[in-house]
Amino acid sequence: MSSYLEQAKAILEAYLTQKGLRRTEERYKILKAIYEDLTHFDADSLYHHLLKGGYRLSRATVYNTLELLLACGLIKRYTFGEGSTVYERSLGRRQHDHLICLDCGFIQEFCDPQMAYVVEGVGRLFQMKPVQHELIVYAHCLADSCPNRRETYTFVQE
Amino acid sequence: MSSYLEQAKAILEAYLTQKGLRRTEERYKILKAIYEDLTHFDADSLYHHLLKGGYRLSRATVYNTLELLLACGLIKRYTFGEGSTVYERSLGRRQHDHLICLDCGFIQEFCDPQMAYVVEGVGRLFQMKPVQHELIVYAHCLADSCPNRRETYTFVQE
DNA sequence: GTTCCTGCAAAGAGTTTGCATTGTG
DNA sequence: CACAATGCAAACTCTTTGCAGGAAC
Repeated sequence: MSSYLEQAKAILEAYLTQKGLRRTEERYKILKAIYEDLTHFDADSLYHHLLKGGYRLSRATVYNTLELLLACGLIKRYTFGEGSTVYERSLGRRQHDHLICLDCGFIQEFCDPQMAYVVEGVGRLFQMKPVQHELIVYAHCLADSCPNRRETYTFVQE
Repeated sequence: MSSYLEQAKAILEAYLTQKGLRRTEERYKILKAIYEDLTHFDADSLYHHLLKGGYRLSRATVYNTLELLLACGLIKRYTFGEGSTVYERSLGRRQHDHLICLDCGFIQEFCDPQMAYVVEGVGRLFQMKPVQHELIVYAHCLADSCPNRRETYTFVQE
């Protein structure tokens, strides 16, 4: 059984072939970083993560590649809080929603099966076909000393 | 029984008094536009709406005032889709969520009582105190010819 | 060799900030 | 008449774009 990174590579290659696009080192490096090192990240933290790893590339390539990976379904993009954009890998992950700590920015993923009914119900009510939903719950830690460190959205444990 | 605009004015005045801030014409004009003319809007459409109404003011004032109205709870801010910021008035409106047409950008508000249970449940599970949630359902119109016009987010009927 | 992709730097959208001027209290 | 708020323009952040050089096929 192959790793998610290997599966992701296979999907990316299939997509590139189908579209007549090229296998560049940048695309593989970025995919690897996303599938091995990062959970919730933005374009800039991905860019700096690669630089820190000793790999030189430009921001434009990061943005281009994120669009590419979105197009072939290997990552998802969210917008949290005051409009900050956050990406995460999608392979091997079931649909889930996000609980965000207002004190420290900690992101907790969760999955509530009731959401499927809510989404289906609203689609039926308004004669529309839901294709996706995003639920974000903003909350405070109950512990007075919030245990979660305030960091960037990179490297958040699950 | 007074209108929501009048109630909103009263709340704004109380807030200004309490904080030692000033009653400027701009603040009242902006509040009036939000409570009388707009439903879902962004900073720029509010700015242009006021200009079209023959009232001169600067973008900086619009942004400042939106922050002020957020602070006293008279409006809410959301981020939809690719990070577009949308405001709406909050007075006289129950908690609701949004169903967004991917074809035309139409925003339908809805309210599902099940959401309260979902939010409460996730808070209990992770020992956090939820203060707010945002659910956005992205969908397609079932009618082949999407009946909703593609426009800006201003003046969306409810 | 053709075309795609990258890197760079400049442009763009949306928002914020600094500072002089205006106007409320 | 003090100091908060406005207007203006510049700055700022995040993202996109144009173009020349370089790499994949």
